[in-house]
Amino acid sequence: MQEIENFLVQKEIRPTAMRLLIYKFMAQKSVASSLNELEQAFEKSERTTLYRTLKTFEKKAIVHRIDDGTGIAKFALCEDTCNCELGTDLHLHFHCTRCNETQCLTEQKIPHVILPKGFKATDANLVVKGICNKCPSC
Amino acid sequence: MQEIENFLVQKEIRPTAMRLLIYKFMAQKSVASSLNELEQAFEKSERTTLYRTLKTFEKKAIVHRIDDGTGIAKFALCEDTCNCELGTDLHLHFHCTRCNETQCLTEQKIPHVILPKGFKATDANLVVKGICNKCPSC
DNA sequence: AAAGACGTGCAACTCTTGTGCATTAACAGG
DNA sequence: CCTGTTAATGCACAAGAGTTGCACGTCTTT
Repeated sequence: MQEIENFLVQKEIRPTAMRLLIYKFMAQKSVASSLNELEQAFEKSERTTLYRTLKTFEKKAIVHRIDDGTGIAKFALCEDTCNCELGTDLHLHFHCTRCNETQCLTEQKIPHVILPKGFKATDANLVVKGICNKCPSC
Repeated sequence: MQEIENFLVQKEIRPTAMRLLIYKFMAQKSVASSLNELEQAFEKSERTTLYRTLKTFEKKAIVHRIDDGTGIAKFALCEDTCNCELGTDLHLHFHCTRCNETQCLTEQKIPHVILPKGFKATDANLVVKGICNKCPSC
C-alpha cells in the first residue's frame, strides 16, 4: 500500500484513500475493469468519483482505456514503460465471449499494417474476440 | 434503382421505399454512416425506422457494423463476397481524427496474430486512427 | 490558522440505443 | 381487383453509459 502511495505521488497524483483502493483493486485483477465493476466493488463510493478517478489516472497515463467492442469502456493499468505509442506500446486486447472479460495481451503488439497512399496512422486498436485460456473451449 | 431492388429481393429483404433510399445513400458514400447521419439525410423519416432497417440489413449480411472507438456505431455496405470471416473478409477500419470519418480499407486484411496458449480467436476488430487521404496532413 | 486548490457526493442531464404497441403498407391467393 | 396475412413504419417511452454543475469536505501551503 505504501508502494502504491509512493507511485501515485511520483506520478503527481494525490494519494487519497479512494485512489489507493482503486489502484490496488485494478492491480490485483488480471483483466480490465469497467466502471460498473468498480461501482460494485466499492459500493460505498460514488459512480462519479470512480469515473473521475479513472479519468485522472488516464490523463496521468497510469491506466489506459480499452474499447473492446462491447460498448462499455474498460480500464487497465499501463505497464511501467508504457507511453501508449504506436508500434512500441500498443498491444492487443482479448475479449472472451464466454466469460465476458477483457484482458491485455501486452506481449502481442499490434502488427504493422501498410496503409494506402495518403493515410497516416497515429493510433490503433486491435481487439480479438474468442475464448480465453480460463474458459473451457469444448 | 431497379438493380438495388433486385438485389434486396435476392437477399430476402422487402424492397420498401425507405430501404431502397437508405441502400442507395450508403452505396454512394465512400465512408461509413452513423445512425445520426442517416437521420439528418432522411429528415422525413423516423429514427426507429432507420435503426431497424440497419438491423435488418446487418442480419441479412449486406451491411456490417463498425465500432471505430468513437462510441457511435457506424455502418457500411459489405462486399459481395463477404462472409465477415476471420482471416478472409475482416478488413481494417480507418478513423480520421481530422474529418471524423470512418472508412473501410477492404484491401487491408487484419494480420494474423499468434495468441498465447489456450486462447482461441473467432473474431477481430482493428481500427487505425490518424489522418486520411482526403485531409491535408501538414 | 487561513486561504486556496483539489477531491468527493448528489442530482440532473445528454446522447445513443432499444422496446411495445398501434397503424400502415407489401405480398400472396383467390 | 379484392382480401387476409405478414411485415414495416411511426410514435412514445425507457434503459444504460457517460458527463457536468454545484455544494461541501479535505488536503496543502504559507
